[in-house]
Amino acid sequence: MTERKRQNSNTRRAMLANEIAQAIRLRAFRPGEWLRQIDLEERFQATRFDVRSALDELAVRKTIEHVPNRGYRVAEVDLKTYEEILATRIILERATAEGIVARIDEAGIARLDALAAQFSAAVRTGSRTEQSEINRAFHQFMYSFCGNAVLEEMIWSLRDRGRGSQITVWSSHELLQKSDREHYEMMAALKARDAERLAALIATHIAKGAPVGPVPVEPG
Amino acid sequence: MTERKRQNSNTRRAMLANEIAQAIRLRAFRPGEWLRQIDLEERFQATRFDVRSALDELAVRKTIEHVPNRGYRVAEVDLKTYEEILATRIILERATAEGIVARIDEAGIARLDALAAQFSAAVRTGSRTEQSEINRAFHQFMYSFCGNAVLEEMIWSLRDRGRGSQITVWSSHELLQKSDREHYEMMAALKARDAERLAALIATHIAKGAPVGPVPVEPG
DNA sequence: GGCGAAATTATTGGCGCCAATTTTGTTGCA
DNA sequence: TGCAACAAAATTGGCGCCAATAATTTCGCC
Repeated sequence: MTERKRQNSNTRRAMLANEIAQAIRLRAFRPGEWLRQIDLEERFQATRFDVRSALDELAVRKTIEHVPNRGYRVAEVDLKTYEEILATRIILERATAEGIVARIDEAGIARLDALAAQFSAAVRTGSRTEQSEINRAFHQFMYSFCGNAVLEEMIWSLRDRGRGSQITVWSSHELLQKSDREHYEMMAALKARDAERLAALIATHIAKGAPVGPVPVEPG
Repeated sequence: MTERKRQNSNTRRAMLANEIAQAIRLRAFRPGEWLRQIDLEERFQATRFDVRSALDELAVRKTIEHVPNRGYRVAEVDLKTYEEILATRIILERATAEGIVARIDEAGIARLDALAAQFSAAVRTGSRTEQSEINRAFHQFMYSFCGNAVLEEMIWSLRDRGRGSQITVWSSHELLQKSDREHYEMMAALKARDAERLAALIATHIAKGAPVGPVPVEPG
C-alpha cells in the first residue's frame, strides 16, 4: 500500500481546523493575533484552499474572527462575553452531574482517578500545556458519561470560545492547586453517587477557576 | 448613488446562509432533502461560490449535512439526538427565567402580551408558517431579556438543529392550543415576577410541545 | 420482459490565477 | 526632523474552469 487513499477535502478541512484550534488552545497563537494564510500553509503543509476552508470553519465556530480584506485573527473575548460564557458553562456543566452519577461505572471511576492523579503530577512538574491538556482530558472523560452528546458538544464549543479571553486561567499556582484538589472532591462526590454535590463542585470549579470579579449567579 | 457599494463576501455568505436556514425552518426543504447547488444559485440569485460557502457554514452549524461527492442535504435528526436536543434546550431555556424576570420592563411585557395575542390569532386563522414565525418571535423577544447573549445564541442554534427531526411539531391542533395557553401562563408568571414558575412552564412548554415518548428528566 | 453492463449525463469539488485591498517603505517638502 | 503623498510589496479574496464522482439512461444479452 504505497499509495494511500486520498482523503476528501471534508476530512482534511476538519482536521486542519482542529489542528489550528488546538494550536490556539495551547496559546501558540494568542488572542488578537493575526493568522496569516501563507504561514499556516507552511506550518501545516496544506494548500491555501484548505487553509481558507479551515479558517472559515473556525470563524463560524467563533474561535477566530474574520475581518474582510484583513484576514483572520484569534477572537478576543471581551469581559462581558467571557462572563456570559462562564455563566452558560456553569448551567451546562452542572447539568451533566445527574447523568454522570447515574451512568459511570467502576472502570470509568478508576480511569478518572488516574487522570486526576496525572493532573496532580502535571501541577508539580508538568508544563502549562500538559496541565491544560490533562485537565481537558479529565473533564472530557467525565462528561462523556453524561449520556447527552449534544450537551457535550455545547460544552466544548463554549470552552474553546472562552480561550480567546485575555484573562489568564490559573493565573497563580495556588489556583492550579485548588483545581487539583477540586478534582478529588468531585471524585468523592462521584463515588458517593451524590449528583447534587457534584453539580455544586463543578459550578465552583468553573467560577473560581477563573479570577474574574463577581461571578454570575447560577440558577438553582 | 447609482452604484451601490458592493458587499463583501462575508456578508453575502452569511445572508445567504440565513436565507437558506429560514427556508429550511419553513420546511421549503424537508429533512433528508438534497440541496442542489444549481437550484440554490437560481433560487437565491447567487454565484456558485457563494452557495458553496453558505452550505459549508450551515454544515458547520449542523443545520445541514455534507456527504462527499453527493452534496448537502437537510440534516435528519434521529430520535436519540432529538431527545438530547430537547433535554439540552430545557436546561438552557429554563436558565433564562431568572434573568428575564429580573430585567424585563413594562414595555417589554406589553410587547410580549401583544405577541402572545398575535399567536392566538395565528392559531385560529394563520398558516403553519405564520404560527411558527410568531411563536419564534415570542420566545426570541422573551429570551432577549435574559441578559446573556451567549446563552441566547446556544438556544437558537439548538432550536434550529431540532428542525431537522421528522417529528412534526404541533402535530395536532390541540397541542397548538396548548402552546397558546402556556404563553399566557408564562406571561402571568412573568408579571408575578415568579422566576421558578416561569422556568417550570418553559420546561413543560418544550417537553410537551413535541409529542415524543418519555420526556427526558430535567435537572433540578 | 427482466437484468446487468456500459455509455451518457448531471453534479459536485479541488484549486490556482489574478484583481482588489491593505500594509510597508520611500521620497520630497516645509 | 516631522509629515504627507506617493510607490512598492505583501496579503487577501472572488471566482471560473474542468477533473472526479455519482446518477441515469441506453443497450444488449439471456
